[in-house]
Amino acid sequence: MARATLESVARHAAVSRQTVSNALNAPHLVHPDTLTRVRAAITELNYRPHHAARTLRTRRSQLVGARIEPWRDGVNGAVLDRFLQSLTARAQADGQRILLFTADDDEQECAHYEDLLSGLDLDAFVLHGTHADDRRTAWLAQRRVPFVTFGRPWGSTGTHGWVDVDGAEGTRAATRHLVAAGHRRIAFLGWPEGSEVGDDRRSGWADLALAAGLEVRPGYDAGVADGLGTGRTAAAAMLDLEVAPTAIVCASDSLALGAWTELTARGLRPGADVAVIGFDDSTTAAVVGLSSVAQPLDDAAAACLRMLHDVLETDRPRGVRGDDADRSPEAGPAGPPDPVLLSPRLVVRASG
Amino acid sequence: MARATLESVARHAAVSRQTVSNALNAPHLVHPDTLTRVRAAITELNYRPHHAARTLRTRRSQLVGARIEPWRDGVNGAVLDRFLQSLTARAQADGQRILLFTADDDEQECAHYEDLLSGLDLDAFVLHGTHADDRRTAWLAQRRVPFVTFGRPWGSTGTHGWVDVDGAEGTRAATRHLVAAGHRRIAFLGWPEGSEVGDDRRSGWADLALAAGLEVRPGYDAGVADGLGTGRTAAAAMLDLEVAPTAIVCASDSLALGAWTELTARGLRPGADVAVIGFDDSTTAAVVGLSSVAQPLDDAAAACLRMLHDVLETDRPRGVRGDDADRSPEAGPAGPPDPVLLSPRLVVRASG
DNA sequence: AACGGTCATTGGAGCGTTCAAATCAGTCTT
DNA sequence: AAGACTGATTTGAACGCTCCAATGACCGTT
Repeated sequence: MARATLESVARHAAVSRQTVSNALNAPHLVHPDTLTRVRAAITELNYRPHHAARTLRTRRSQLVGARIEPWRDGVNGAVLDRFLQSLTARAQADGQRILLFTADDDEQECAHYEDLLSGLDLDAFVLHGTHADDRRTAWLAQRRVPFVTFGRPWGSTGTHGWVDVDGAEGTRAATRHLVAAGHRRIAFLGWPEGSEVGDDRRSGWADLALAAGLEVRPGYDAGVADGLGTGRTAAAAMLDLEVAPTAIVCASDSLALGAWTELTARGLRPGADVAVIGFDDSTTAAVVGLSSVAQPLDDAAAACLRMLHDVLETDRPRGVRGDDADRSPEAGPAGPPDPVLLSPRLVVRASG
Repeated sequence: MARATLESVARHAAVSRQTVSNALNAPHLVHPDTLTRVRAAITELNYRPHHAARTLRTRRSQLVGARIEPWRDGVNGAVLDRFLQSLTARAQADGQRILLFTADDDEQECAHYEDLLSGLDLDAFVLHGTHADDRRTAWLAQRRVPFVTFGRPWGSTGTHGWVDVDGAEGTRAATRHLVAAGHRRIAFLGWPEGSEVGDDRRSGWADLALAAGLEVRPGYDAGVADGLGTGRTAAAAMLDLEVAPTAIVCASDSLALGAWTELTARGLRPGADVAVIGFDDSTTAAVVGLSSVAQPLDDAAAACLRMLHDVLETDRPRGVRGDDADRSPEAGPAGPPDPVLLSPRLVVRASG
C-alpha cells in the first residue's frame, strides 16, 4: 500500500490539499463539518505528515540537538543519562525529537552545530555542563540560534535562557537537616576550589555554618578530586582529627560513598555514629541507605523544553525565514526568558 | 548571507545543478577537471546539502532510531548509556545520526516505529534488551524494516542480524582465572533462573565447574534480584556455609559489590581471603578494585552499525522505492547477516 | 441593487534535492 | 563516411508539504 499523502487524503475527503493541511495545522480555519470529514479520512488512510517535506518548506525540523558525553565519571554520567531520558520523553510528548551528537571539546561542538543547523535544520539545542566563558553559548547567541542550557552561565553575563539546580540550596538543606538533628561539628567534603559547581555546593554549607554559628575547625573543609578512593582518604583524615566532625556533607555521592566505606571499615555506623550526606541521589545511594541531595532532573528537562518552546515562539513568529536584518518588528528582540533555578530535594535515609 | 544551494554552487562553478549533485554523490561520473572546480565552489560557498530535501527525494534520512530506557537499575542503565555514547560517535563518523525515543513497553515501541518510519523516514533501528518472543523484532521483520539488535534473539529463531556479548564466555573466563589461581570452591551469585542473560552468565560458570571438576556444594549457586543489598545477604549466606567457597563469581557488579561489602564488614580482604569477580566493569568496580568482566561496548556499537550498513546496502540497492512485490532480482533476499558474538574481557584487579 | 466584509476553501508556486531521459560532443566500427 | 557507442553534461519533472493570493458564498449595510 502506497503511503498516504495530503493529496490522497484530500481526494478521499473531497476537499483540497490545503484544507487537509489546515485541518492539521490550523483547525480553527476550517469548518467543523469539514474538519470531522477530513479527520475521518486521515485515520482511515492512516495518514502521517511527511516530516522532510514539511521541514523543507517551513525550515522547522522539530529536532533538538543534545550532546552525549564521552564518559565523565560514574556519577555525572548517570546524571546526564537520566536527564537525557527525561528530555527525550518530554520532547516526544511535545512532538519534538532529540538528536544525539558527540564532540571532544567545545570547539568541535561548535563545528557540529554548523553541520546540524545547515544540514538538518535543527530547531534548537540543549547544552549542559556550562562554564565561565563558554564559547558554545557565544557561538549560538551570535548566530541567533535558539538554545537553552542546563547549567547557569557561570560568571559571564548570560543573555540566554537557562535552567539549573541550586546546588548551594541543596547543601544548605543538608546542613540544616543535620543542625536540626543536633549536629554542631559538620564538615564539608567537596572538590578542589575552582570548579563552579563544586564551589556552589560548598557555599551552601559555608553559608549555613556561618549563619548557624557552627563549630568549623581546620580540616573541616576538604577539596579532592571526585571518586570513591579520594573520598575515603579525605574522610579518614577528618575522622583522625583531634576533634572530629560528627557529620559530613559531600559534593557528590562518590565522595560520600567513599566516606561511608571508611566509616564502616572503622566499625562506625553511618547515621548513628557519624552522619554522611551525598549529592545526586545515585542508585547506589538508594541501595546502601545513603542520604543524598536529589536533583529534580525530570523537572529540569521539562523546564528546558518549556523555555525552548517560548524561545522558538517569540523568535520566529510565523515561519519567517532567517533573513537576519529585517526581523518582524512586532515580535521584537524580547530578550532572554527568565532563568529557572530549581531546588533540589534532600532524600533522608539511614546515613543522616 | 543566504544559504548556499545546489543551484548557487552550480552557478558559481558554471555548471548545472545535477553536475554538482553528481560531484557529491557519484564523483566517478564527472570529469576530473570539473570535479575540482565544483569542489572549490562548494568550499568557497560553504555549501552543505540540505538534509530534508534529500530525504524527501530519496526516502533515506540517515537517521537511526534508538530507544533510551526509562531507568532500569544502576548497572544496566550505565551500560546502555555507554553503548549509546559509542553508537552516537560511530554513527556520526559514518554520516548518520542517532534519534532517541522512549517507550514504556514493547507494544508502545512498535507504535513509535510506525510514527518514526512514516513520519521521519528513519532508515533503521538499533534495538537492545531482546528477549524470547520479542514482538518488536517480529514487527520490524514483517515490514522489512532494516534493524539490528544488541542482544541475541533468545530462543526464538532469529532471522535478523544481531550483535551480542558472550556472557557465558565472560563467567567462564572469570572462573578459569580463579581456577588458575588455585581456587577449588568457586560459587556463583546470580539472578533467579528465567532471565535469559542471567542464565547465560550462570552457564559459563557451570560449564567450567563441571569441566574442571570443581567442588560445587549446595548453596554455591544463588539466584537473587539484582542489587547491592540482595547481593550482600546472599554472599553472607555463602560465607556462613559449613564449608564456605573461597571465591564468588557474580552476574553483576551490583551483586559483586554487595558481596564485597559483606567481606570487608567481616574483616575479610577481597582477593586475599575470598575472591570476588563482578560483571559489567562499572566505574565503581574500577575505583574499589573489584575485578570484573568488561563488555566491549564500543566494539558492539561498531559491529551494530557495520551490520546495519550492510543490511541497508543489500536491502535497497540504489534508491529503490519500497514497492514491495518487485524487489530487484540481482540483490535477492540475501538473508540475515552473520551474527556477531563478542568476547568480553576479564579485568583483573585486587579482588581476584 | 450595488457595496464592503468575513468565512471557508482553493489553485499555483516554490522549498532543495535526485531521478530519468535527453543532449551533445568525441571516438571507435564497418 | 554514416552509424553505433561511450562519456560528460544538461533539462524537466517529481518528492510532499506550506505559503500566498485569489475565489466564491454568504452576511448585513447603505
